[in-house]
Amino acid sequence: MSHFGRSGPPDISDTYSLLVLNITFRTTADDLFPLFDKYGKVVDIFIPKDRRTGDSRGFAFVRYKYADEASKAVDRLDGRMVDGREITVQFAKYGPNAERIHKGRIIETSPKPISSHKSRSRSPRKRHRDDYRDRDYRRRSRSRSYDRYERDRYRGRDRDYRRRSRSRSASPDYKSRRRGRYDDERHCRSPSRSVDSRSPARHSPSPRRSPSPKKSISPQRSLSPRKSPRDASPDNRSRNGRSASPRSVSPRGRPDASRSPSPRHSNGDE
DNA sequence: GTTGAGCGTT
Repeated sequence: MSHFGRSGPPDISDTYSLLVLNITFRTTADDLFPLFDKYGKVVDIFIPKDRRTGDSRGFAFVRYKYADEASKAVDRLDGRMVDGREITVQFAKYGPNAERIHKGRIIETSPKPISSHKSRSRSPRKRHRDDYRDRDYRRRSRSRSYDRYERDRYRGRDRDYRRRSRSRSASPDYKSRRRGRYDDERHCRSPSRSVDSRSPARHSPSPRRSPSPKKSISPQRSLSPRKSPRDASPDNRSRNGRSASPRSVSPRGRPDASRSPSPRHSNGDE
């Protein structure tokens, strides 16, 4: 359909990339081309697609030949209704042409012309982005959905990387967070755990791995809840007279503490 | 059939 991106990234040396957000998931490059081409010379349009589903991710990159045209497109197309949705057009920041960007501040991709008109395009967008407190809930909501299948295939590394990048800009403590994430990942990939998980998988059932220590108590009351009262605590019943659950009933004592340290005893006995 | 923060490919 779209002749864009048929041979990968063309010549980005003299192009200015615009990031188009909030586009519909069915909007294609061909749909954006006429729109953006009206305001300048569009050399390429790229819409990142999902690796798994191959569907659009909801944003696109439009490359202009000249910065002034790009800025004009930003000013004119930002907030434009496309396919029933208001798109967001802004200069790309983390793209392959980041070499032109200096610490988040665009050098060449952001000439003076837009400096004056930029306010207009940024105002509406900012209001929708920063003022929305539901962002957290929305983000998490989607995160869960993504994790669902990402964990099955990609471990969600790609998404994490991008999310962290954004956080880094706002928070210099990214180091702390990054370390935490790293630690978490490492912990998850712990060899001991991996081996442990795999070992019992084909070697023997897993129900024995974790409940090992608890097993002492579990089988005892689970296997023979009736046998215990009359076999293990005849004295208790005698003392209470008519206790329905001698082991469970403890008015003042601490049966839990007493039973805890002596699970092996019962087990060994049995 | 769905979703809605965000920054990209041969």
